[in-house]
Amino acid sequence: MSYYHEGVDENAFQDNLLAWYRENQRELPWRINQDPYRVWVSEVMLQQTRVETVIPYYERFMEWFPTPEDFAKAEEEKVMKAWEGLGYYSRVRNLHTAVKEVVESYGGKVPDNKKDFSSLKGVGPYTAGAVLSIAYEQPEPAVDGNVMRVLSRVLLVTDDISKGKTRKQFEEVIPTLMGGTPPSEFNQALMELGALVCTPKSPGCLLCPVQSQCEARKQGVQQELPVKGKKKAPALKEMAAIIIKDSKGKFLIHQRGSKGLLARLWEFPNTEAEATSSQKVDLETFLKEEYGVEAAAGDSVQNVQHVFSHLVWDITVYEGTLKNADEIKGNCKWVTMEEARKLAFPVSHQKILKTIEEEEA
DNA sequence: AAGACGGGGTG
DNA sequence: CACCCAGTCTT
Repeated sequence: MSYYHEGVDENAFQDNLLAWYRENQRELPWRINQDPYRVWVSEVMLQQTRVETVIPYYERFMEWFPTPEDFAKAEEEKVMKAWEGLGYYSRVRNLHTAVKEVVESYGGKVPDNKKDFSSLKGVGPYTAGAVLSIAYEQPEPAVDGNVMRVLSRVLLVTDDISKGKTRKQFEEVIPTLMGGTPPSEFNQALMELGALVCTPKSPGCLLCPVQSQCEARKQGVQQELPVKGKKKAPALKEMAAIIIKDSKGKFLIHQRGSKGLLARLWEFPNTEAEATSSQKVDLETFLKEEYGVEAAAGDSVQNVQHVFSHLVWDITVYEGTLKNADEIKGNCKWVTMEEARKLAFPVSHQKILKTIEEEEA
């Protein structure tokens, strides 16, 4: 790694950073204490997710599941509902598995050593370092995107931060930079600086407490850092979905499998089908073969465009007429709107749910 | 080492 | 529209 570590005055860096953090840190619900469970939940929610988005989810999660024991015994439906709309749903399935293990194998106490804590589902190098430092005051690095951006500028690191190797190099530099400062404050200060001042587009160098320790600032290249490889464009998937109601006004929904995209979430029956081909016939064949449901696809009533990080769904939604569902199979069920509201749907299918709700109103 | 895995906010 | 966000797991 090419960095100018020897060029940075560590004592001045620590003093300036911590003084700034003590004055400028935000009041956040997971900062009211250092309870390891609360810190852990916040760190998982915050993965790839903005603070403002997380706050309401976090508050509700802590109302529903105040302790590891409460969460461990929760039903899967409620666990998924707690995460509905947050994305990256494997986070909550892994967290549930991990907290159950904490209750069963560690007496409900979150492990305070790296080996045990890191072995839990969904706990990677960042989360391990964050919880051990923030909740247990251990001098572990917690290197996230904010920290890499700040340090790539302060230390003038030009390596690609999307590479795993680069993150490890930053982790090796942290102990020296952290020195004898309180680990919880130091790590959070670095992240807070990245979130509030040392931002991606136009960093607020004039307001920055460590601008005189920043190599990129000295050379005027802060805008060019960090270096990050480009992502490829998401692939397009054309889908057809259908709304089918039975004689009692209940509609048919399906639960996705336990692996892959949107695992364990509920959805309207749908299949990949190019809009140029006959989507209606594809849908009818799919329903009969996969769910044992005979129905006729009628007019299209809605079009849903949904963008994921790696693909785009273009869903044409049809209205269906039920003919026969005596031999229903697959993970399907008929639900009322009230029942559906207790289940977790991906945002793309919440849009379809909304259409039905408006029709019924 | 690269790709899968969500959703929303920003310039 | 492109990029980013308190990353981890699988292949």
